[in-house]
Amino acid sequence: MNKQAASEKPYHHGDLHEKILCSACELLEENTVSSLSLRAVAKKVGVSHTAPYRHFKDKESLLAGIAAVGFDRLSAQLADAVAAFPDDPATQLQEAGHRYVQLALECPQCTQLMFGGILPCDDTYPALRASGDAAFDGLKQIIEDGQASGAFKTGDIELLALTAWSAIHGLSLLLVSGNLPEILSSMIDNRALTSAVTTTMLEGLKAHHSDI
Amino acid sequence: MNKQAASEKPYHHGDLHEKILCSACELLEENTVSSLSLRAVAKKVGVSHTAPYRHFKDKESLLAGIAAVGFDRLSAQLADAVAAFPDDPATQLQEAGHRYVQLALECPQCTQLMFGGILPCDDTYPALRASGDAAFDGLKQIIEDGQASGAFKTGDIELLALTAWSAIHGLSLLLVSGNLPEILSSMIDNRALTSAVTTTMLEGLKAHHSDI
DNA sequence: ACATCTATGTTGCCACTGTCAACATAGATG
DNA sequence: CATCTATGTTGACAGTGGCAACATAGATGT
Repeated sequence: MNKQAASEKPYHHGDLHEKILCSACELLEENTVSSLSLRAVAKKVGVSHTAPYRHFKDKESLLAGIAAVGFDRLSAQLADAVAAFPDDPATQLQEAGHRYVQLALECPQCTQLMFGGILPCDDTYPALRASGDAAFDGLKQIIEDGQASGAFKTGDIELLALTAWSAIHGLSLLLVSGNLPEILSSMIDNRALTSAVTTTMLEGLKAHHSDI
Repeated sequence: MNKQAASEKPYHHGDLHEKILCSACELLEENTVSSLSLRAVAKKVGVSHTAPYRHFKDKESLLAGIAAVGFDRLSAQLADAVAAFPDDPATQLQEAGHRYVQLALECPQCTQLMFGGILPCDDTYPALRASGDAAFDGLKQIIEDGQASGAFKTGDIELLALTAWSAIHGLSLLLVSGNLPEILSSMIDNRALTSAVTTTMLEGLKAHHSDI
């Protein structure tokens, strides 16, 4: 039988590629991304410290695999947000923001890995690039629908999507990195913070029919 | 004579504390923040590999010092933006956004260090904490002035400041980390991107006197 | 069935890192 | 002049990523 093209089941071990990726994800969130060691992953899986090199060229390559999974999860969250409020782009966008922030808070280290400039975003890791672009495309789609239905103001879709993304992304990273001043990080719960940001941001995105 | 309380001039070397910090800043931008090594800094300054330990408890402690400098630079930029457009909070905010992004692009690795969750943001490094809070205070002041003059909508100052900060911060980190899709990162120059984001964000912040 | 090949996993090693302990020195203090 | 303390050096340690050499087991060809 031909070996399965995509799934690449390894021979000796059950599915080392998958197990390594999985264990690495778990270990990642137990500490900082910079403190994640290939050797610790190998030990956790129960293989020698160089076994991962048969499945990942590099430590960086393993990290890229984790990050790609993260982007896929993000895309899925965006899709869910859209599905939850059909034909209501404004609410879709707000819900997407909530899920973006929530996901970031659930796996902060993975978020740092995805957006912390640790990995090259060029074509070094095509799968990573593809997953990242797919997530942005999901966001763009919301904007596009909103423009089509007249809910959002007209203008370059990429730029409007960037604006929405920036606001939510900025909030997420500020929360994850802990850079918010005490007043904000202690006083209010995160959902309220997110609502505040997305609401004001939506205000700027909406089509204002009244002349100012 | 009493030794100078704050400046802490070292004895043997000219001013090792300062020289280490300075050289570390330079080396930082030559590579990734995670690839910055204490030993490389020591070698660049021309001292033994443990000399830095007489001036910084840790590697982390040195990084905290660099980050604090970064926050101070950020505060200065905000202050300049305010000074450049007196009595015009909206333009102040836009200018502050430009400077925020520009600074991030000039020293991307320092930005990652400041906001990448590498350093603890609790009271481990009071100077760092103070510098960070000062920067946020500068931003808050702009919002406060804008509310007072009726340019911005009313509401919790902290939350409005957070919104503005999030948008600009998100854009900066997306630029620095290279996570923007090709269309955006190649097609347009960064100043245009920043303008697009700040303009829409300002739209949401402004006081709309017309009922929608 | 047998030999061979290739994908997988292991052992041992290397340079490098952060950090500690022991030692050295020089300027300040008595 | 003796001593103290702040500063700087040397040498060691464990941990890291990664390479080379070796081992093995399933697949393949005859």
